[in-house]
Amino acid sequence: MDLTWEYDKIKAKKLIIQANKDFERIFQILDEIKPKELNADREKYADVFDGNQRTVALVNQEEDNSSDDSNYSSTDSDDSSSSIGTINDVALITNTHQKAFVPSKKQDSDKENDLIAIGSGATLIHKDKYRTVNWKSYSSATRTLLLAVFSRKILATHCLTGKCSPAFRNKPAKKCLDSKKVSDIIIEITNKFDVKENLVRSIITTKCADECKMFKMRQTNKKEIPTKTKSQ
Amino acid sequence: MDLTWEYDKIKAKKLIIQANKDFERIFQILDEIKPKELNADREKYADVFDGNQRTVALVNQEEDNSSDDSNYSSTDSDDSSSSIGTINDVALITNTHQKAFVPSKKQDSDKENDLIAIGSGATLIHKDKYRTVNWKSYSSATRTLLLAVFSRKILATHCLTGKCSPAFRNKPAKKCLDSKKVSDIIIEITNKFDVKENLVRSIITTKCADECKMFKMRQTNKKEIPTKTKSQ
DNA sequence: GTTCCAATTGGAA
DNA sequence: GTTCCAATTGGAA
Repeated sequence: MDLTWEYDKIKAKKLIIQANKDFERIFQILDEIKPKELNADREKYADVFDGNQRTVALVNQEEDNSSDDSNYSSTDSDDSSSSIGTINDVALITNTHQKAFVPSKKQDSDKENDLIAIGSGATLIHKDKYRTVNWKSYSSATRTLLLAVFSRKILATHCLTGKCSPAFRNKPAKKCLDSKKVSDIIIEITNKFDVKENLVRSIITTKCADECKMFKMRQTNKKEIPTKTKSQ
Repeated sequence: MDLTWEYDKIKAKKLIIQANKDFERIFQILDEIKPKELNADREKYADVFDGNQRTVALVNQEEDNSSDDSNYSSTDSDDSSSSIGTINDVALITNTHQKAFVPSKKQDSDKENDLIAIGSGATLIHKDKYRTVNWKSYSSATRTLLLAVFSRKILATHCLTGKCSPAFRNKPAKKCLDSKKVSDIIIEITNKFDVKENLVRSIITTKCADECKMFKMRQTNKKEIPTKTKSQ
């Protein structure tokens, strides 16, 4: 019985994640077909919305849809989340709601510096970078978020644990990535995708390794280029 | 308590199914009002969606259930509560349709030697071993199937590719596991779980590495034991 | 230009 | 007693 519930829980999360992806698709399509003159309005609204604009908007819209659509009412879900004893499971599903309550730390600076919170809300990235995230692939999304949160150099010189490889115990260990930021990336990804944390961590490990290779490659190129004429 | 949950579960499922139908309506409308030139993009996305088809299939199946039986809630509660019990759990995460299509090539030999086909049907394992497979975890299930198909020694001395590690190019490569059997294991696992092939392969790689360690450990133990009295 | 693959390792879980 | 973790590597994809 409990097991059944476990599977239903997983399935429910999957479906909800699928729903989120569908919303993303809808937003993409809407953006595509939207008359240009409306984009100005969009910007205005963006200012009005505090904090996690995109996510908040998404959740609100979801609730609006449900209440608009007859039976399917949001009061039902409210009831269930408050009444049921299995809190964790519900929390799992309604994470986005909690996210909406995270105090908005958006800076009121220029538009170009607009930030958006990911994960717990403690980690901020540029809105523009967030927009480029590919929400179809957890691997791609993780890598994009990594580049939004850390510089290439940091990624190249750090790793998940700060420990050296057990297979290369003589090689010096790289430094440890800011674990709070890593955690926020993982939270963001596992909220949006039906993927286990360890797989996200694995992607992060690989990304750091890849950036490390690229970093070294760039450094050797730098050393080699001066032998040729540097002027273009 | 359980009744509350049953009630909420049914309600949640209804909401999700309703949401899916709403999505379809939305997509239809969007397609209608979308400028033609954007359809090319849609085609591109189609590739991405193919990747998610397992999930989609799962959802569709659910919808089929509900439409087949007019009021899906009755089917659901019947299935989960009365007849199948734990088997229903498997049905929840597995794709029962695909499972049904796997040609059963069970041999009609003695009961003790009864074999069961996995994957494409070309690979046979003992029924008893098949029964011990834990269908809750793709990792555990993969490892059990590996031990059912290969001996510990083979696992210890072989690997997926037959190539040596790029990180240890001096070390001799292990032999290559029978790729047909490997393929059947992967097919069996990906039929039963919503997991990508690369993750199953990763588990196989790790299992071989683990068996290799254990094999070496056993060998060193064998060499050490004779110094003590071997009797018992 | 990046991402992904998989073999190896020692120790943690 | 096994499984899992993650750092490293070169090259394939």
